[in-house]
Amino acid sequence: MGKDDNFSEWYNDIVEKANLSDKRYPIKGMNVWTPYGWKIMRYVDDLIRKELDATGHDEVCFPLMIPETEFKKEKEHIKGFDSEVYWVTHAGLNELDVRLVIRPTSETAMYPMFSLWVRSHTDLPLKIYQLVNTFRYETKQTRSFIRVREIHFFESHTCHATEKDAQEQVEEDLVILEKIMERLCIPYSLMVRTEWDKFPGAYYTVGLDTAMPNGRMLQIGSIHHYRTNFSIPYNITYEDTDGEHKNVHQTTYGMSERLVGAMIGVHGDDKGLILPPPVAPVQVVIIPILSKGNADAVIKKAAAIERTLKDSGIRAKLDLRDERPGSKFFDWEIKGVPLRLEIGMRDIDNNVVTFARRDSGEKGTISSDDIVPGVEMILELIRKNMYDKAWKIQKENVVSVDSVKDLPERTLRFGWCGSEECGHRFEDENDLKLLGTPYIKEGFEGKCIVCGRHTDKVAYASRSM
RNA sequence: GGGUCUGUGGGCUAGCUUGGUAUACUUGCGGCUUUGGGAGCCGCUGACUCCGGUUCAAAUCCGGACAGACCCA
Repeated sequence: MGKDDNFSEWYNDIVEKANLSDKRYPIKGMNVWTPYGWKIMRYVDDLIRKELDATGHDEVCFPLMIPETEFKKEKEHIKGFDSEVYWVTHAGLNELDVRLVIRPTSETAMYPMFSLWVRSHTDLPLKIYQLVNTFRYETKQTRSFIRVREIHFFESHTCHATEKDAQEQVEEDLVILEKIMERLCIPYSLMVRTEWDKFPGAYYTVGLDTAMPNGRMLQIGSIHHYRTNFSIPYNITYEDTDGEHKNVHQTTYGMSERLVGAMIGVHGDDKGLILPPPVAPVQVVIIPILSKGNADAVIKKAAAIERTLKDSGIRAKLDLRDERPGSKFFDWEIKGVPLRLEIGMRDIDNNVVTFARRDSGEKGTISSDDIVPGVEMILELIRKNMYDKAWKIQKENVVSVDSVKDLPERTLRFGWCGSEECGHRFEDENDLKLLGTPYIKEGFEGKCIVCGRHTDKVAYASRSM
């Protein structure tokens, strides 16, 4: 099952063994969130809510269905989604005159309403978000959390008076991103997507990519600047201080359950998941080590420690199942619990608890008197270690190349003249996807990897997941 | 988009070539026993993806649907 020699198999195996999702639901790409997986997702969602709320976004919830007439207002957008939307064509026994789209994303649901909501410059900026499921008829191979047909995601949509204000929103989104990612311990790169790969209807798209152990990049989210591309067809205007009516400038931002997929892929090992403490449903598992005659005393002590940790807001769980300790260790390791505490007579006699870290395997003892600060400190060390380690891998995955001979299975960095022709040729001939050009400019002097012309542009590419 | 393969208790699997009685392990449940890295024993529950065809008889052969795995574009 090795993670490094067969990532794909390892991933599926881990998802099943850790019981994150049940793939047996009889529709391709629509899996059941089981309690453990859903708890993780919920903690991720909580983090997202917290950061968006803190930056003045308001949560809303729009209907799932969109009338065909609204859906078709922005031409590029339809072209991009036409082949992958689900349609509702009937209601009861009646065929509908206006068919309904099951949202693949919510621009076309929200923007007719934005047009009503925004009237004055004082209504701006409008910053809203929702956490919902969306549907896309994915024809490629599906995979839990990574390629699904029912997508659980957050989408934030903003309207601004000027392009500059919208650009500042993109910058704010990046700050939000950093705060979320340091909790999830997921590294990422920011790439401005190529013209042919940007979001349908966008002015530009920033793709957020995380390297998987097989060298491929997983897109975990995106930020789009729309300019007035949607506000014109949807007629979203405001009356400015000068009395003129102007179209708003818009942005969107979204990330999905791929964050869970990324956490699995980035952190897991051959023993199972390793969950970042901030989103682990069980942060600390307590295993009592019983033997004849002392069971009562050990259980009593273990329960007291569980109580103390829980009272301090730490998600602790005492495992009292009638299993042998070794068996419990394996179980919780598969499930990725970041910290394990063991309590036996030996520990009680020494007034300590034994701990074992999931990320490093390191073992030691904590004084029973300092159990809360001790556990909090170790959890934070684990989080930090996981984040640092992940960033190191993300950076090491990038290889600079200057010719198309012997391209390694990594993320490639090279010169690109920027022409669509060279871009397509590079993708087609090497079976790679251009991730784009760095959002944060990198100094570069060299030649286009395809045509050889001198260029100061640098591009990245990898095989996609 | 094109192709290859697969579908048997909750999980994994034998049986399919050559049609007739469905196997092991595991999980689950009950009991005994044990506990510092996957203990052991006894008992029990539980399955041939669906629809159609061939046949006296289909898990097995044929067709289709659905679902899954992989490869290529």
